[in-house]
Amino acid sequence: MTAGKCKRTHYSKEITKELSGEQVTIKGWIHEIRDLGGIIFVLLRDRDGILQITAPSKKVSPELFGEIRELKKESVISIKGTVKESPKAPGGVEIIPQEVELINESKLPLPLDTTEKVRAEIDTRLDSRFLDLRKHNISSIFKIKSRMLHSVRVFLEKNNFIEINTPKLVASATEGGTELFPITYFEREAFLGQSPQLYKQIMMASGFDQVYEIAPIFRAEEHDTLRHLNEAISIDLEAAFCDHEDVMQILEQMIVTAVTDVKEHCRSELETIQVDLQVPTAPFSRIDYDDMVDMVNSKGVAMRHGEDMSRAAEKAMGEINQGYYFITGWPTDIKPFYVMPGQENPEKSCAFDLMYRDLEISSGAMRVHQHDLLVERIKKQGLNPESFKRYLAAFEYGMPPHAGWGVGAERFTMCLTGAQNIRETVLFPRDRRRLTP
RNA sequence: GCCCUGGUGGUGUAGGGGCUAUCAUGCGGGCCUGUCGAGCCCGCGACUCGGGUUCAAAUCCCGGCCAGGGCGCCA
Repeated sequence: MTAGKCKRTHYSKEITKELSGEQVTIKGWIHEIRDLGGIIFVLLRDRDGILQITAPSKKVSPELFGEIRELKKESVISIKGTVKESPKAPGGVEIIPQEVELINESKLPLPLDTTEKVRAEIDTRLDSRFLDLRKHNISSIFKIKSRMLHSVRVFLEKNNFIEINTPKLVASATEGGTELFPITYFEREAFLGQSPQLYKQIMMASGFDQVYEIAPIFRAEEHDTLRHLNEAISIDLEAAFCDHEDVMQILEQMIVTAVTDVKEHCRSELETIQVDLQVPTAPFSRIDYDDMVDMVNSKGVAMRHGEDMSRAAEKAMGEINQGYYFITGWPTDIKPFYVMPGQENPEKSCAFDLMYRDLEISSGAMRVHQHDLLVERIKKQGLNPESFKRYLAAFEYGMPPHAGWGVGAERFTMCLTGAQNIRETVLFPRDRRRLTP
């Protein structure tokens, strides 16, 4: 087995009619073979596209013709040949082969149909994800996700945010709220991090006053829906000397920038998945929690003031609001201890959610920066301040006011790609049942 | 964790007490020099597992496992 005798000279999408007459070497997988007897068409697929190799029996040697006839679907091959302009070929160009090298054969039959004549279920697809990803409509989602993360980084760097890395192995299970995955840390119990929240706040006391982190978060909830994962990527941000309104502006600008950038740089991917991406305009509308409750009730969905949103409430809001919008002024009681209560009315907090239709893609807030108030809030939520000793220490030696948020990278990818199942936006998703591959 | 639905060739499906188990795709073989969802001919390949009812179970009943959908949970 070899990596192929000749070096690749072009990817499939680089083969245009301007190259007519030139000799090229392309490498990839056999998407399909159509053997018509006296002429064989081989469709070769690589990262970027599919290119037709045309072998007429009268134009190639009998040996080569025989070799081509023996090729099987999804085997890896290298083809050296001449570019030929042809109106009859898909895309107007094809390759007339001179040399074909079978680099590695594929086992048959395939666990799923890469040409999509027969659609496979998501469970079947995830079991053979490497094959599933050979389909361009699937790989497009990940090219878009990659571009989104790239533009998020560029945007945040331009705005003087510093990328940090916080630990994912943590000692405390006392943050409250979500279930954590317990692990063994030498002779002690530890947990996988649910969020970098406490660490990015500690960083506010370090002088790094604008930080972000893009990293996995782990939640041991037994949820089983199309929008939850047990391992996800969170885009987290924290900024000092800022309030919630300041970071909401950063957030909406980042969303607009990322959507614009994806629309511009992922044209062919968006076309492949048939998505007409709409760029939102900032500022996004701000809907007060109390008005949101009224809107939900007006849709015939029961919701009392002071409650968190049910799924039905989210759907009702999704019907009323088509694009991105904020929900602000959340009751302090249903938000975490580190959320700053409102100045005028402490019952209403400085927390916000960013929604896209019926999907929550981010939540954030101005944080409590006063040590004593924070201790009080921890106690009020039924938690023990003693377990937050190392966190609280950062608030005793000059903590500036600060605010921040976290965006679910997969949920944002759903907004960009129209994916209905969050599993579509993760290469190897981890959910209630799936731990492999 | 709760509710609903389902599990049939490699993949996607039809059927729903006794069938040679349907169709498509696939795979193997044959024909074919412009295919592009290629076409035509021949062939191959399956009832989730365990128990029960019955002369007879893929089909009905019970349980397990797995999956799909909805909800809950999600600081």
